[in-house]
Amino acid sequence: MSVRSLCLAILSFGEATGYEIRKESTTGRFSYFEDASFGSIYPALARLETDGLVTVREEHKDGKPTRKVYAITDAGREKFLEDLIEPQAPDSFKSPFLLVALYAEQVGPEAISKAIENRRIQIQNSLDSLTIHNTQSSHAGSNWTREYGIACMTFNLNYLESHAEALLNIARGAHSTSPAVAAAE
Amino acid sequence: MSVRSLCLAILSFGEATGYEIRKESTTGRFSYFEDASFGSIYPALARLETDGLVTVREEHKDGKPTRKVYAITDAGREKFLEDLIEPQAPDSFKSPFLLVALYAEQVGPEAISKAIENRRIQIQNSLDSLTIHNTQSSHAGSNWTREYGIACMTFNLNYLESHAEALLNIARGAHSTSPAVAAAE
DNA sequence: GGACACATGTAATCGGTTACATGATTAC
DNA sequence: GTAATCATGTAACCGATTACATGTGTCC
Repeated sequence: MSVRSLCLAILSFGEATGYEIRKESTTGRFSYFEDASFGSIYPALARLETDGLVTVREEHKDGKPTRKVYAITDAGREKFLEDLIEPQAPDSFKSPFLLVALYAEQVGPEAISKAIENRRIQIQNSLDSLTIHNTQSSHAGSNWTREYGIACMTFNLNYLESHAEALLNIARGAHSTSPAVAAAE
Repeated sequence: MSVRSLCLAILSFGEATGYEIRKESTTGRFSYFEDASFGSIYPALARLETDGLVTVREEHKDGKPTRKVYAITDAGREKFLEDLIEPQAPDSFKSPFLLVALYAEQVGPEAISKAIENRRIQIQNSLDSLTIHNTQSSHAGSNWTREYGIACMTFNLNYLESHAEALLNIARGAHSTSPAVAAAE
């Protein structure tokens, strides 16, 4: 999914500024589709406008910086649905945590312990932002996907907590940190 | 994670050619870390060699194309562990499937039905390649991560199957495909 | 007085993909 | 005979990140 499509996806829920689109993409409902930075969003919006897929309106409020509020057009909606339906790329799960876990014996118990804790906090944060922010909205698709996300993350967290000790033992197994143990071998 | 690190990660399990590294990265144990293409792997290996992090050995077998077998050096191992321990990027789950689901009402029941089926097959395939290929290896880290992957994917598959109907109903709700229903409204 | 949220944009750079170029072997 | 697998590599291109540049309002 490109930043272009991401903008259309977010705008199809309502008007937004570049700044807001970025926030939606890093936290909130769109976090599991794409992360985008300002450097990619602003040029993308500009191009979408010249292509007639979105419109802009400048908002001047006294004392506040000028906002450029974008809105999707009919052509934009059509283009977005096209992109959506065409052959789906497979879902992907990229896990730096599992990579560290794979090398548990090499990195040792301290690093593993830190990695597990980081991962726990990550999942907890995602979970919090999914639960707190809108328990039951009127949009059915949002509810379904949110519940899916919550279910998977909750499972993930429980699994991690109940198997953390096993991973720590693997890390402790080969990589002795204590000189006494090393001497005894 | 860069392709460079990916190569070191795979080579730290044993020698391999560029071709084999690519296979490992798209299927098998390393599939949830990074996908890499030839166009990035070969240059990465060349640079790793000039940096002294890997060594090459050319294998000429009669009738077979020349293979360049790469092996990691001590400096390579060190560098890899360094990269591994330093502040972890968060895990990310990118889901084109959930994106379609979010717009269930717009895309309609046929597209949703197809998307669900695709996703089911995807999960099943990943699950198969994790279970079949090495039930219990001697490497503890591999076992732990494999079991983690299997657990999460199994949960995912079950959840998907038990909530597919609800999603289909959302898709049917707004987007009536039958003219009779449309007329009755 | 400083940090943080709001707000937009550009330029240098980089990492990676795609397509191209080549060629042998094996299985159907 | 043709498709698939093995095998390596380059060049054009592209999309996105990072850092830079600028400025206001608000809260502590």
